[in-house]
Amino acid sequence: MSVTDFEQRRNKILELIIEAHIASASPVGSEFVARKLRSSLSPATIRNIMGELEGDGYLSQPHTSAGRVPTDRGYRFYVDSVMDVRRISLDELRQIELLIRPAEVDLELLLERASAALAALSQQAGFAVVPTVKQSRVRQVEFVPLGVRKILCVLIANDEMIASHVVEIVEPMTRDEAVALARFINTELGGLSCRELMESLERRMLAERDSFYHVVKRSLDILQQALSTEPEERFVLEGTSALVSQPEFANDPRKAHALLKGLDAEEALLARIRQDIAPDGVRVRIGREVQVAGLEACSYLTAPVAAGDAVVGGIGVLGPKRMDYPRLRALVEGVSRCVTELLTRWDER
Amino acid sequence: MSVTDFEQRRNKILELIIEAHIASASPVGSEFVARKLRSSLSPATIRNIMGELEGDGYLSQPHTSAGRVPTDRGYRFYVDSVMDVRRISLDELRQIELLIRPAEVDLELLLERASAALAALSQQAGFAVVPTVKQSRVRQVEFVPLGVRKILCVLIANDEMIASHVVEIVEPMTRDEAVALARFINTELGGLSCRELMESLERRMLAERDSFYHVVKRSLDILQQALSTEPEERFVLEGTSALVSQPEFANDPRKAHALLKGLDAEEALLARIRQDIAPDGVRVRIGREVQVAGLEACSYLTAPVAAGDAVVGGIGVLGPKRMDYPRLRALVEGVSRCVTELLTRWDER
DNA sequence: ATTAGCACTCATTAGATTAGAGTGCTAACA
DNA sequence: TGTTAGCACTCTAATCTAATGAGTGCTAAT
Repeated sequence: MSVTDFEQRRNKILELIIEAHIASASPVGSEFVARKLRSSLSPATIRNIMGELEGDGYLSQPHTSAGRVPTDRGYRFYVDSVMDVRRISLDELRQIELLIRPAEVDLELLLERASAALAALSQQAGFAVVPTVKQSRVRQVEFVPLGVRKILCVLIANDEMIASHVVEIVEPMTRDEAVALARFINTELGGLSCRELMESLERRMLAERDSFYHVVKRSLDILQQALSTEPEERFVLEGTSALVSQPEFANDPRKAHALLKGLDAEEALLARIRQDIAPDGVRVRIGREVQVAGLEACSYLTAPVAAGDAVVGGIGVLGPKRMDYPRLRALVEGVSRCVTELLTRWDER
Repeated sequence: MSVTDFEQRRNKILELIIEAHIASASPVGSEFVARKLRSSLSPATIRNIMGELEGDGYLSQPHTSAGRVPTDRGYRFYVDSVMDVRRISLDELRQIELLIRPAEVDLELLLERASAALAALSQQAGFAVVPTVKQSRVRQVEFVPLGVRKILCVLIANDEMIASHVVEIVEPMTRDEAVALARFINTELGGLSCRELMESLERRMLAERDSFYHVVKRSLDILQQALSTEPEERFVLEGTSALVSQPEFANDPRKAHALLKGLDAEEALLARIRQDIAPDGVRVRIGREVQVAGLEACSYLTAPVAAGDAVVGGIGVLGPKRMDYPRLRALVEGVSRCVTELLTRWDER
């Protein structure tokens, strides 16, 4: 037998063990693997191989007389090298479109629905990172006077992403002045993000003299106030109850409690997930890799959501380490593609 | 001893038992009550009274050799007739204002913060029922053209409640037309709620002839589209993890699971809570009174949130039946007053 | 009306026993 | 040299038993 033959056999056994553990939530023994292998190898041989796999850190034993359980490293190897990459079924894709489609008028709603769909189809938690105007290119700015000293500042990034905030102004402003001011800002936009726009205005303000200085300053003041309450991005997390109901948590109150604490601190999770949202497709974080206190027993998958070429946000699934990686990978990838397609098509109009 | 003396004694004992149970989460025995009563009565006498209380349905025994636990009826009697009504402490009030104040520019954000504050201070779940423009009086309508066939419809109920939706229109519209149309709708508003406005427009549409018919129809179409994706109201629920960590759930996976299922169906809970939001202050629903599947082991308190005289929404706390009613009653009442004051003051400007 | 005394109930806990799942090792075998 | 049957060993999980003790309800005395 050649070296690669041995390796293949090892991997096959690792795969079987991991998949059996994912299905059963309990340790897997040599006998079970032998049966699955249709007796091409005896339990004793399999025990030897399982011993090796444990030695190399892919498996571990909860206790002497138990079967084996995958380690984080085992899962990682499985995800990277062993499991087969599937595509989402057309049937599921259709279901997703049905859930998501009606919400395509509003990006936030769309991603909320997407995360709800992920939660529903995965029976675990679904999440989405939703961009806001604050970090996007603004296409149009409008001012609507509400009274003498109040105007509504409407920031339009694109048709699905709009923010409006009431701004109090010191000097009264007529309707015409408001229109003129908005027109000025609109000429300044030129494909800049909010942040860049503000910086550009600040520079101009320092450079300009006389009466025009006031126009720029006024614009800047209003924008600053309007954006002050707008968050950088929103994080949506749904279906956490399904997560807590998974056997690893339901059977162990302490683990459940740790999980809930971890989920409560959404910022920490968001910060971690943000690092994984990249144009290169689905990413997987397993167990300790998650690096969020309380979520050591969990894994998550993320995928980017793009409009055209620009990644604008992300979606994903959070579950126990013992999750169905092939299925969920396909699911997350499918939802990501589906949403991206919707956004891109919308963008092109 | 007169009849009322006996009654007072009974109530005192019921009070002691309920408060002890709230504090300890376990059944309360006669000995404990006797000690609390500073030996003015012997445990045997107390047992007799406890027997009466059980006979009348205020207490029950988990099993023969356990102490007593309050029934729903017991809690109800306690809440209605026994417990003393406190006021929130100035210290807590200050804390709440600190948490809520920065969000007063936006009603939704304000109530979100309020529910978060309730969750934090109660160590249980806090919730809020947030009104939207759809069920409110609209003060001003504005149309912002986004392109030839798209306009942004901005509905302003008041400075804290604004909704904007992109609407696709069949016939192109110039900027001037948009302004004129908005002006027309604004003259029609006159203190009507969205729903009433639509109905009034529909009536006018049927009555009008000729060119003006189109103006009305067009307005109606746009408003209908704009409002189609707007929900009637929003429901915010925070701090559910603290709720699941309460001993009654943490020690019993089945109960925890039922609770999580119940919380997942937010609509059912919202529908129930809506019935309790009335101008007459704090209301309490206990155990089975909640009438939401899965939440039989919970109670909630609600209080209205008003702007001036009009109730616009509500806030409250959801926890185990075994909750500190006097404290939470004061808390919910305090937050309700605090928010209502903010809104009213804002409204008066 | 109150209470001391007491028998009784029953959940909880600890300890002991057992069953069995799964292992690692050894020695035999292909 | 890789594979495998056999077997002793380990440790969990389940089941049982007994002891503990918290709390009750009843009775009879005050």
